[in-house]
Amino acid sequence: MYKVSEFAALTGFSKETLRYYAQVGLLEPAYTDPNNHYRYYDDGSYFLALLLEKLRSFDFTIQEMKSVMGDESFANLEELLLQKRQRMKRQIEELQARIQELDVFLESGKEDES
Amino acid sequence: MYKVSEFAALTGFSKETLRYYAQVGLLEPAYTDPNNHYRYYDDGSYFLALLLEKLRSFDFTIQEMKSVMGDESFANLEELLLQKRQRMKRQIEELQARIQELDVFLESGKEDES
DNA sequence: CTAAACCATGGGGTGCACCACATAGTCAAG
DNA sequence: CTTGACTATGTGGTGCACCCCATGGTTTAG
Repeated sequence: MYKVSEFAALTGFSKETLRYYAQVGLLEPAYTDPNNHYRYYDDGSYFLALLLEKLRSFDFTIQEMKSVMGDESFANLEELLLQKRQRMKRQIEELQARIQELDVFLESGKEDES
Repeated sequence: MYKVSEFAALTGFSKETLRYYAQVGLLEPAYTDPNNHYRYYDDGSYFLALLLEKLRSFDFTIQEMKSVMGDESFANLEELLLQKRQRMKRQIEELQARIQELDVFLESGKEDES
């Protein structure tokens, strides 16, 4: 059982981030002392934290991470990752479309000059 | 000279947006009555508003739009648009890199199962 | 037992690009 | 001149993902 500062050092998450994640139900402490409300994390929490770091590096939002953490078995992990992949591809397509429009605008500017 | 509501109808910007743009110095009224502080826009403002709508459709941020509106001659308009284009391409590349990492992670998951 | 180190809570603040609302002043039509 | 339509100002709120701080309770080492 680690307390926040230990666990923060262990995972790289700040204490505030850990509190926030507990609040929003993303990463709940393994145990909370009912007397002083101290939050304690264990090795299970550590495993989850590693996954969260991974997801965060992929730019998952909190909501997206929650959907991943939602099914404890992680049976749908691959499916959810693939969905995220799809959303990212769509983002790329939108950016490309906007670049296209920008190019059209740039072209029209050149014609006006000639 | 148009007052806000007129100009809002004309441009499609809401009154609040116009007030906001005036505040941040993005689109200042052509004239402001010193007595009642009423903001008046003219046809020059209208031209600028058209450009702003265009830029907004390209997902320019306020800061980026300000840099465009900064040089009144628009001598560097094309240059600034090209810079934005570059930033968008970089965004795409970042997304693609993240997709790559995601794919690596997905692959490693498959290996573990076998 | 005491002092330093730790902890939780609540609240405010960040940046972005606005929206909404209450209040109060002002203008324009009849 | 009155009334309804318009206006400005200030303030607060939105969503995201946190950070920071003051306050006060708790734990732990010596």
